[in-house]
Amino acid sequence: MRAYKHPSIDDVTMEEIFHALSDPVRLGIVRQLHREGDQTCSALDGGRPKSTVSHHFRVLRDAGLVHTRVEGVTHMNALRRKELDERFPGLMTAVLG
Amino acid sequence: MRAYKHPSIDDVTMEEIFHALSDPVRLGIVRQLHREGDQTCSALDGGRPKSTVSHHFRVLRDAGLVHTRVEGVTHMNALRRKELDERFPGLMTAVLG
DNA sequence: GCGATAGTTCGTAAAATATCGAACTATGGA
DNA sequence: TCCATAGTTCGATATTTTACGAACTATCGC
Repeated sequence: MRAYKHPSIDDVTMEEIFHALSDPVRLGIVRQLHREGDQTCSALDGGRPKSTVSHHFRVLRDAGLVHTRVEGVTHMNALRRKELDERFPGLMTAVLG
Repeated sequence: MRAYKHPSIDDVTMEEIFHALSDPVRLGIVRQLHREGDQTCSALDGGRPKSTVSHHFRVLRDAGLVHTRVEGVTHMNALRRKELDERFPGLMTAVLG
């Protein structure tokens, strides 16, 4: 994997965001990213198998919630907070507050 | 059916709300209730079979988003907007805005 | 080049969800 | 009481989602 595909923020839909956040694992990841800032996948796996975690990150990326960048041998994840705030004002504040 | 069971607002979780709203039919129902005010189930069925619509209303009620009251032969649905606003400030505004 | 580490992808099995027809229930009105 | 209307419940099927092991890929350091 050389680079990840992330949807343009304009293509992100609320429906997909809700779907992504309807899973407790993913909601937990998003909240932890908010509280603690950017983190690698393994810092967020909660002891789950890698393939499971990888799946959840894919859903979060596809939904437009998380941006993943490759940093050497690790992959660093960030909430797309600023873009999301512009696209859906107040949503992430309500979700994370 | 004599009366519906609705969860106490304190038992409502964001996770369940997200699950309920992750379906396009249900998100549509919630938005229409917001735009047009209380409505019967059949006014919100969008041509779908009754059993399908009934299922979606059950999910919306169980998630704490919608309150249904019996009015004669029809069942009237209302967004639990005020309660939701107190429980999750800003959430419904973001969802509906 | 050779490990070691971090994650992805694939295949599959299990669980949850959506959809719909058919039968049922409750209410109001003729 | 009988009928029509509004909606629920049941049962079956099809689709989606989750979870996880195994095999694979990419990068770093030696």
